[in-house]
Amino acid sequence: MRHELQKAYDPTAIEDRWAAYWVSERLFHTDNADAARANPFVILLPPPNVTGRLHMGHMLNQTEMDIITRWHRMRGELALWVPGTDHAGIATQMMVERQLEGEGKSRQQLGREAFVERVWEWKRHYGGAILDQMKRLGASVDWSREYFTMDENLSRAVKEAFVRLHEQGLIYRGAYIVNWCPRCQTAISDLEVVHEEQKGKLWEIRYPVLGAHGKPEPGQYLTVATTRPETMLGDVAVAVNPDDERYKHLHGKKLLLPLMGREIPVVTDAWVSADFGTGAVKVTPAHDPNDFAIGQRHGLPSISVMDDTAHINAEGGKYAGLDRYVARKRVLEDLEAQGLLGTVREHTNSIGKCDRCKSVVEPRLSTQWFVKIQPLADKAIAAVEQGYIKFTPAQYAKTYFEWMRNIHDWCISRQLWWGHRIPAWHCGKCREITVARETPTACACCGSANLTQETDVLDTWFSSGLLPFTVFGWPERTPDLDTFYPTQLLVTGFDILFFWVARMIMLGCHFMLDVPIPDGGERDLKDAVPFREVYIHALVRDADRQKMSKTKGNVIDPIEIVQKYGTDAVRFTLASMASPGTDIAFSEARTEGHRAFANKIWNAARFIFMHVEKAREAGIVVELTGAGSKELEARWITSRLNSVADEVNAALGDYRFDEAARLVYQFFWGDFCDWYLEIVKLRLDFSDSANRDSSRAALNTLVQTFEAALRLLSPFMPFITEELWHAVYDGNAPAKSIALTKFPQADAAQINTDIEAGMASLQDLIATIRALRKDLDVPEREPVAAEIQTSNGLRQLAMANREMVEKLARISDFHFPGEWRLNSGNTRTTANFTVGVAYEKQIDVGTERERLQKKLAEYDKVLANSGRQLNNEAFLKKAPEKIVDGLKKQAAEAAQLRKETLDALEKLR
RNA sequence: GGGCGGUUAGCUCAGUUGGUUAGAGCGCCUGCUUCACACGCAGGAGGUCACAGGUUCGAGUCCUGUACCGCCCACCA
Repeated sequence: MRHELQKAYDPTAIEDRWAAYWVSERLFHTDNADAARANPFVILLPPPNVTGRLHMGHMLNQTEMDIITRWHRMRGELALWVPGTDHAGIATQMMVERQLEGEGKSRQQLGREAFVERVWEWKRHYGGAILDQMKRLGASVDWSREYFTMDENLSRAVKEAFVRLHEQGLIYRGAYIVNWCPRCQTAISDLEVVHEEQKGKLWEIRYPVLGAHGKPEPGQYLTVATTRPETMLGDVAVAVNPDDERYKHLHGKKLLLPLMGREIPVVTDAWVSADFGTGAVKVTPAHDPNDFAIGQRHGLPSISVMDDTAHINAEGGKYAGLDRYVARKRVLEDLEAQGLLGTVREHTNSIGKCDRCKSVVEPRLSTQWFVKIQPLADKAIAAVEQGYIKFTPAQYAKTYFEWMRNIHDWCISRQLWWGHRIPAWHCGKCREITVARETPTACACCGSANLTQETDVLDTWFSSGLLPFTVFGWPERTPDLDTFYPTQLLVTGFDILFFWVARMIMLGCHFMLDVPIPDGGERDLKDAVPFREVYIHALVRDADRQKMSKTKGNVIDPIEIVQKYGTDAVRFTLASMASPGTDIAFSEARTEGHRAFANKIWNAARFIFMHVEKAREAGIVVELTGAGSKELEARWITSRLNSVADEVNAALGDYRFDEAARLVYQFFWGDFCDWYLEIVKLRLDFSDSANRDSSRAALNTLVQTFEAALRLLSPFMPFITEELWHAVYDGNAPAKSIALTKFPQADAAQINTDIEAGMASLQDLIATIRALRKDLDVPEREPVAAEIQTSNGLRQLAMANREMVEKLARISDFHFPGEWRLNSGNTRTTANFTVGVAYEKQIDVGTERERLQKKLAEYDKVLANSGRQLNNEAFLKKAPEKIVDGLKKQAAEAAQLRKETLDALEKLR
């Protein structure tokens, strides 16, 4: 054993070393040949953006995955955790664009090819940062499998997936209304639009009604209401509800579109609500999804009046070239001038903003690529309905169904340069499109060689949605794919439930259904799912429950906090606060507490090593497999260890990280340190040759229990446990790492409830004497004699463990007098015993009376409560026997205590 | 407009299928440099479980409603 531990634990002294060791020793590397063992545990890291820096959310996510993965590994399963990063289309492109801006350049000036090369260069320089941070935190991942979503093989798989979906008729291209970000100059999916309530205005505009000869009828107007007046430049009709009596006379009439002078029809459509606004809606099919639908129903043309940057285009007449909001102002001014502007009302509506850059998104007619999602969603719904994928907390299944059942086709094309380019080629001759795995030489339709590749790239989530199988070699049927798919678990935040989790389920169920299972048989939905369980965790907020964000400046950098408190302490804090369903308010105070916990473990080790050394000097060598002690405290701590191991295993099985953390914390600090270590000090006298065997046995149990406790703690606190575990073996450890040893499993034969109950009684006795001493103001170091009245059982137990009671209760001696000899003011009574100490200073009568009266009130309350129930026929008849008996016992005890307390009060007079 | 979650000690949170006197950490108060640890030890104070009804022998736990907080989804101009 290494004995020269520093007095206070300093995490920085050991963590870097072990983090590097775990990587360099390739301890967590896995190959599929090892996986002959059944049920490998496989988990995929949600790939962080390659541009990212680690934040507390990542750390929570990784802590949970690491605890679970280490736990499975220590249970003897083959555990594989696959790391990687995501190319993160928009985010990365934005970052490099910003860098270029700093140099006074734009990506357009660079050109596509050079720009993409520039992004690669950036990635090569900085792309590893976030995974390096992860290495520092000790994540037990298989680094040999690290992937990047734009890697050669993954890109090929993406292409294959696209082509197959296209062949299956599940990908189509067409002009529809999409969400357009004028800053990013690309289409984005519905999910990438965040809605915000905003106070705006609802403007009423009068459209002149045209008479039979195409001339405005004097004084005749149809008034529409709109929140986006500038889009009127693209109006092609005004719609009213067919049943709206106010407008029946206008059915079939034409209107004159103000400012543009265009003739547009009045159409009737049931979608229009007579209650809202004026009951008349201007129809702009190119700039609003509802209007687009109306346009389709009525065979109306679509007129786009804005360009990619949300400036008015040539279709907007004299407003051409104006920014959309400038145009809005002009349009309103001009309408006003012409007397066509009606009432203006305050109106709150929700506007969509780009998730990335927060620009106001413009719904806009645009030609894009879409996935026909319903067939994929159907399978994804079935997989969860049939229990092939289990959500924890189960609540999230509802959210998932809700979204999946109302899903819209997925716009997967992006007008970006950084990403997987869509494998489609446009024919310059016949205008048809050829979709192919390899660059085609001729148009599939007309054979022309005049082909140009589609410039759009795919939504980032398209490629990440394929990861659970592409990381294992799909579309090839590789041994890895056979062995490791489906993965077991996905751990992630709810914020990407739809973005990523739902897409993986859809794409996994779709593509993997076609891949035979290892024995060559047909795969069913149960084994096509990308993972069998999803654990969804909370958001990490700051101590004031605010969302961490750069703009608020309340972001806690995990690496900084880790350097301050140690990785283990931060991990333990996150785990202990990770109760399902609630966000985590990250608290430094709590982290401080867990740093203290690490220090506690460290010092327990110092204590143990010190005694091991003393023993060695006396010629006693500790045996990690040797016979242990038969003393009460030894049997008790062994029993506790096994009970706790059982509970911890159960808690982790339910992903109750908080519960598991609490259990190991209380076991180690409460049971092991506060009680067992204090008691065992009595047994470690190696100078007395008469006690050699019992001292050796006590030492064996001590070291064995500590070693087991380290294994129990290891998934939560891998660094300190690794350090101390190696120290226990003093360089002769039976494995390269504690992570490769066994997690403690409960041995039922070692759990002894009698021992645990007996020990609990003694603890109660000791604590009561301590409290009594305190009340009597007995100086800490002054031993006093005690008298105890109690049952035979506890009496014998106390006699048998006389030394223990005397030491821990700080009493010189105790006996069980037939007759009470002490002044009654110096006693204290509990359900199991009355104890008194011989000390001349009397309890302060006033304080004691107050305390006793409080107790009395407590007993009265119990008596009243139990009495009410015990006198109730219905209760006696219906309640289970166990409850009734318990209540009776409790009532009897309370009555006895009440009587004794009354006596004591009497004597105080 | 739909849907979901929360409200328990000063703070942050647990509380398993309803069952005997509701727990933890931090903070607070008191005493202790006890030879592993002051990042410690020992003792203690502190809660009518948001509110109002209901079901039940029995409710922090189940049901209904109310208030407040938070989140998600949504094509009403």
